[in-house]
Amino acid sequence: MIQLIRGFKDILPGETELWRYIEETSVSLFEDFGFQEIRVPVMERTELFQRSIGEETDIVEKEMYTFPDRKGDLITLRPEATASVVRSYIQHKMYAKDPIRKFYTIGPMFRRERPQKGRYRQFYQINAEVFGIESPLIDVQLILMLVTLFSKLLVTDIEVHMNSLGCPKCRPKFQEALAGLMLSAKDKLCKDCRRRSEKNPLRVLDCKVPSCREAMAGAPAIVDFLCPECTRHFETVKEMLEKQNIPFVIDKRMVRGLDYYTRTTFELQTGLLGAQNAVAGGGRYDNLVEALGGPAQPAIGFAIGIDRLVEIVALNKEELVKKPDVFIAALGEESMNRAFEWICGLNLEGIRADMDFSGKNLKPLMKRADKLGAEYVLIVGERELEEGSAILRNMQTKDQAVIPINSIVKNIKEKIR
RNA sequence: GUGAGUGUAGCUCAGUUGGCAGAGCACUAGGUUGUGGUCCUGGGAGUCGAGGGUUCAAGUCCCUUCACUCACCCCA
Repeated sequence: MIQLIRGFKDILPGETELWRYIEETSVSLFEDFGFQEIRVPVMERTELFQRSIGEETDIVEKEMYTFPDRKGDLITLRPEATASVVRSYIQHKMYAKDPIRKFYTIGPMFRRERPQKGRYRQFYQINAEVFGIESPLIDVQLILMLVTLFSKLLVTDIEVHMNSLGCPKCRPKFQEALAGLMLSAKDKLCKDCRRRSEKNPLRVLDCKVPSCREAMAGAPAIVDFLCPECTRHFETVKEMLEKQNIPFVIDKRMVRGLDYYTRTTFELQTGLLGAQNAVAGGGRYDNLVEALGGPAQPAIGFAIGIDRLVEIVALNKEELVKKPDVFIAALGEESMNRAFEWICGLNLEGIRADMDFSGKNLKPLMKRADKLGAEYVLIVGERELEEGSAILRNMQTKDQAVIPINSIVKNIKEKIR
């Protein structure tokens, strides 16, 4: 038997209903907030991700599906969506007509990690990205949109974590202070952190090895090194979040795994998913558009992990599988032929009608109707055909009514709606 | 990449010191010849993850390998 690739999965009937419910709820909310859909490819030139996410990140270093195509060009299955959206914004010179753009996009991402609860090699994200707005108010609006979505989906066990990573102006001073501390505590750091301390010092703050946490316990927080502009930006974000009654916690240690983030970063965390507690995350990336060859335009965005969100929503969501309105239990060949015409007519009228095609007796037909969860069963056999009537049974109340066979589609439609 | 646990029927799982491959649910047929959910009786269903080894004999012991799960790591 050929099995699917490790870390990949089929999303089966019975599950897809919930996926679509979440996607449709998101899309409709995002459009209320003025976002438009954009669709970008699942593959890009490898260079795009190296330059945006950062060479020293785990994603680029060891998680990307990168391979040469038949001509030898290095291409990568996207590990995230933002880089492509930015590329598209630049490539189509969207900033020329209107630099202010709000996009959302839904699709699969690929990272070759060891699979775990809430972590797959192909996973799905809903992204929202805003270009051209520097105001902290847009940060707040984005978080408000995210929190609203979660509350619409009845997800309550969620915490908003906030941090600010500053800008190229304030970051050097912070890194200097950090470097001093790391130098003096060098022998306490794990080997990963020793490497990180040189290449990507911010990541050391995020290490979970106890000895590193201890060594870095007195580490300066980047929020204490912010330049006046970044401070004002972050203060406004916090004030406005409070005004909007959005509870949040400041997480000075939160460093995102992608290098392009600046200023505001945030993460939605839950305790319901085991070790993978981040259901959504995002932040500003004010320098990325320019870094990828576009004009200097500020930007901010977030990504929601749909797989993880599905798991949480499934915990308290009732069945979404659609059940037949009516099941026709037809006995004998002639009845089945008539029944077939009827279900086709009913389907065209928007009624969920079904039947059995194998010529079973009434009892197994009733069993099948019950299994499908049909609200009504229409019983028709030779006897009924002769009398020009059929029996419509309400499966819950067990009431049975005799209805005439001519214009039965119309009759059923009236009865059950 | 590292560690731990688990692979037996469609599903959930038993399987003793190595000795005929099992149960419940589901499916199916009947009890009730035209009425579902409960009950009773029968039936079908398996490469015991795969490959190799030890043995008269392996689901059981040994080796290899694959997959799944969880954790580390990282992130959504």
